[in-house]
Amino acid sequence: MKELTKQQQKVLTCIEVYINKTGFPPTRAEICKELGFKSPNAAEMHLRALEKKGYISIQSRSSRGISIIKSQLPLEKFSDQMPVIGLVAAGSPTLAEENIEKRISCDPNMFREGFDYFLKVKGLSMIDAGIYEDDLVAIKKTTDVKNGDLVVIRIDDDVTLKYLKKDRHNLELIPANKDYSTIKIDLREQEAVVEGKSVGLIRTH
Amino acid sequence: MKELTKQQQKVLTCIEVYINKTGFPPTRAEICKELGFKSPNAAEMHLRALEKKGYISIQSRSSRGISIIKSQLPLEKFSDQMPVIGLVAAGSPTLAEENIEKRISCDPNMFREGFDYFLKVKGLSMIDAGIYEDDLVAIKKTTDVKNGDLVVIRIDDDVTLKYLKKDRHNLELIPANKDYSTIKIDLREQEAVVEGKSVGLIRTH
DNA sequence: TTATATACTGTAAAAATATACAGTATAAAT
DNA sequence: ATTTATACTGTATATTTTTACAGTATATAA
Repeated sequence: MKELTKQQQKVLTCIEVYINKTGFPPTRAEICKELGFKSPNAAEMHLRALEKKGYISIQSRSSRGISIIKSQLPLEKFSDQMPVIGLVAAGSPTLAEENIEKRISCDPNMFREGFDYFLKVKGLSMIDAGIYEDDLVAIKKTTDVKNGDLVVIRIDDDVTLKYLKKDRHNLELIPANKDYSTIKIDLREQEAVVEGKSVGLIRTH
Repeated sequence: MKELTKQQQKVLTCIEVYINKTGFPPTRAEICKELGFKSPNAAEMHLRALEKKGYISIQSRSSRGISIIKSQLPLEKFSDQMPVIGLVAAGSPTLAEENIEKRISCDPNMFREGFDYFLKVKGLSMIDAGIYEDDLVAIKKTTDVKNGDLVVIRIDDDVTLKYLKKDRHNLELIPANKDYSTIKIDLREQEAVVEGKSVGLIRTH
């Protein structure tokens, strides 16, 4: 499979994004509109090149007759690619690309509730809840949490996964390991943000 | 979502099959050719009905502008539907339909190794391995197991999940809970079949 | 008996689309 | 200095495609 030029890659990605969005491939004119070309022939030439290099096939004289042979996009065919974020001692678990360790293809609805990302567990503070180092905890982004929920909390730039107990001004973050102690936070003195809650867990043996 | 007539179902399936084959939706004329209609209006009318009933959407004045909203085809696109089998005290974990509690759509390759089904855990015998009641353990059917593997073993009609230790004639099935004791089996006296081994786990919180 | 829904045929025209041809511009290779 | 490849603009046209309109036939419900 030959290498693609930068423009050819752009065109291929554009086609795939269009298909993902609409369910059918774009016309030459639509590719032009998307990429700012002013002549349908610009798209046509890139399509021919992509076909010659084996990335697509074109059914001639058919509108939108483009099939993707070799995809540029991370394969979202089987299911969604859910991001895995390392629970590093310092730093917030944002979905920014640089924090994503990898992606796992799975159904976002495989647990009772949907979820937004996996958090890779560091440390043993939740071991008595059956949560081990390197387990992937499925996190749903929400601030709607109840006492007893397993929550992701950010304190300054520290992110932690603990059981929650709260009242008006106080948060207690309770570990599930007798060697660790509960963290108590007075919200009038210290900021703490609920990033989300755990809705499930996966582990690779 | 309203019910489809027989012909509407035919048309919807025809569209989906066409998309699977070519990567783009068919034109009215192509639907007609496929189903033996002689007028493009036959296809058009079915498409309108399918849109009104919410099974497809049609982008007007666009060629092949059909998107599938509700699929007729068994959805093998997004992921496989992996069966969940209850680990009942008695009875073998076969994939026979009557043993399948439900199915979970997920990627069969979401763990390091592929797997064949989920086993729903009963009891607390593996709790110190972080495996709780109602956890779903991903099982790969294999007899190729090593000491220390977490295996599914059938003894007569009893199925159990334990750590394995074996030598020539003896099997030890070791629980991860100090309140349970190791099961020792002399293979010359008693039959025991390795059904598979665990390659991962999922839990819904 | 008369609607009403389903299921088409057949035709036609407007609009969308693919695609050929004639150019221009630029950077890299020979 | 000249070719070669990449990357386009701009125009035109044949073909494909959507889509409207006018009918026909049949079964089912009111």
